[in-house]
Amino acid sequence: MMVQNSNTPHHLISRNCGECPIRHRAICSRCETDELAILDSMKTYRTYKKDEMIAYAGQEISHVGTLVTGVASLSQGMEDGRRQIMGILLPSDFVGRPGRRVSSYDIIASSEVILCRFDISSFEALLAKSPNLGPRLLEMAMDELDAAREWMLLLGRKSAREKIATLLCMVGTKSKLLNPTAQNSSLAFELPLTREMLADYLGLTVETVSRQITALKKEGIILLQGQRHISVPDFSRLLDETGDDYSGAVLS
Amino acid sequence: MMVQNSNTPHHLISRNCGECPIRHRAICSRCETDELAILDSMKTYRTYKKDEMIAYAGQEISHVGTLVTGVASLSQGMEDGRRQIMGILLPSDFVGRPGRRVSSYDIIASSEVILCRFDISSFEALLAKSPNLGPRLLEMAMDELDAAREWMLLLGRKSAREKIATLLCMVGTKSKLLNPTAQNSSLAFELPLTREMLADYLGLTVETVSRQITALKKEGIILLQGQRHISVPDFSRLLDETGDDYSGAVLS
DNA sequence: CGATGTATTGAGTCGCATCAACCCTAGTGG
DNA sequence: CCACTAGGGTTGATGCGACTCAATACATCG
Repeated sequence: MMVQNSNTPHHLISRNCGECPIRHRAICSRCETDELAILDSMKTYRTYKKDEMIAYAGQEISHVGTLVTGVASLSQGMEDGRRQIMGILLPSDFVGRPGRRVSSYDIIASSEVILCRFDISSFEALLAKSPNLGPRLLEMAMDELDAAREWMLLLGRKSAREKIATLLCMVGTKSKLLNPTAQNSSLAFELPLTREMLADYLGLTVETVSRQITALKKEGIILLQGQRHISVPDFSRLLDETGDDYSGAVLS
Repeated sequence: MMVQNSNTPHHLISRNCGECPIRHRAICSRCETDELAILDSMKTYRTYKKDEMIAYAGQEISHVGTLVTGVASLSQGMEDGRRQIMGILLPSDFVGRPGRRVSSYDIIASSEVILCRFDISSFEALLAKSPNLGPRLLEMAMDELDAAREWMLLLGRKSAREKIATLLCMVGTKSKLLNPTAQNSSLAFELPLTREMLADYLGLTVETVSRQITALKKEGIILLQGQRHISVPDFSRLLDETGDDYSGAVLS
């Protein structure tokens, strides 16, 4: 109810949900026009600068929402400085957990980030009534759960080299899905993470990350230009280094 | 519709949902009597022997359901034998993922297990209509997601000793919640896992697990009688070994 | 009582962390 | 315009923690 969106203060972005670039992948992907109008009236955009904290582990949060642009990370730290990244948030990913007011982890903007936010109480109320929001949220949560568990295998059982290779495969595959530049079996992409983030994501140190990457380079499995742009001449060689069993791989 | 439960073949258990021991914690915890009747008519019980496979990674599954008694593990293996346990399933935990017909991991009964099963298509259909099932499933999925992410910190960043201490704290705390034998700050419990399972859960080898446990024993932080029963004279000393920051601990 | 699986203990090795130096690039201010 | 600085990245030397391999104890069961 209440589509009183005519005059909301929008210092940053004024965007109609119908024109939203991530409309079809986010939490709202299954909402019809009427529900979309409600969401539209509830949402506020907020921008976070690079390295700004979006949420602190153990602290109250007032909003949930969808990441529209940029990259953020979920992580948790120990007092002595050790840190583990539990997940990377990309555009269309959902931030926050309905039903819990306290964030379980630190959420940090890795780049400038725009969040499409909803007051948590209002969102919970809508969630209880909407037939489209809940199922989509469940689906997204289960996808994240699968991803988290796959990462547990990597963290617990893979060697440093396998960890790096696995990450490069994942990022490469995803980038190929987005920009299908039809070159066969080879591909190239940007790695939008610092060595420190890589290390915290993979459960390694920056030094080890650096060494493994140069090792892969020396063996010709990957090529670097600059230190972020990576190209892979033969993807199957990289796959061989992941330790995974890709007998029935699902790739074009 | 269709409460034709009068004469179903039930070789193993014939139980009314209303008398189910895990009724209030499982997926069905919020269902009213009418929905419960539907579930009742859909369910079939099945028993799995210790070490029997409940599902294989990458294989089709025909049912989802709730674990009623026993313990099972979610795990994934690599060809060379390395294995990582991603989760432990206890009574009331949900098995399987609506919306996906292929299991992402191996599910193995660690003890004799009784599963309350639903045909996956029927369950999905009910899920789409029921107002109580979806939200509960979402809640349980998000709890699992939190648990998985907490475990990622352990796997990626903790030392062997910290891993062992953390696990003992978790099991101890949980057992104290179930059997509140009001002895102060000390507690005792059974560890229902072999050293191999501990190792696969913690991302270690059996030898390392064994060494760390004996080390904790020699230092008097834990006491063993037999090799499964563990008692902890001073819980805070064990907590100190976890590496976690329990400044604001939530314990009696 | 052997037999088989589970747990402990020891010796040796290796992978990754640690500590430390150095390189490279980008940004800043004189 | 260039020297200075700071942060990210690479490389090297060394040490330690966990893995590996192997032997031995313990437990459970037929």
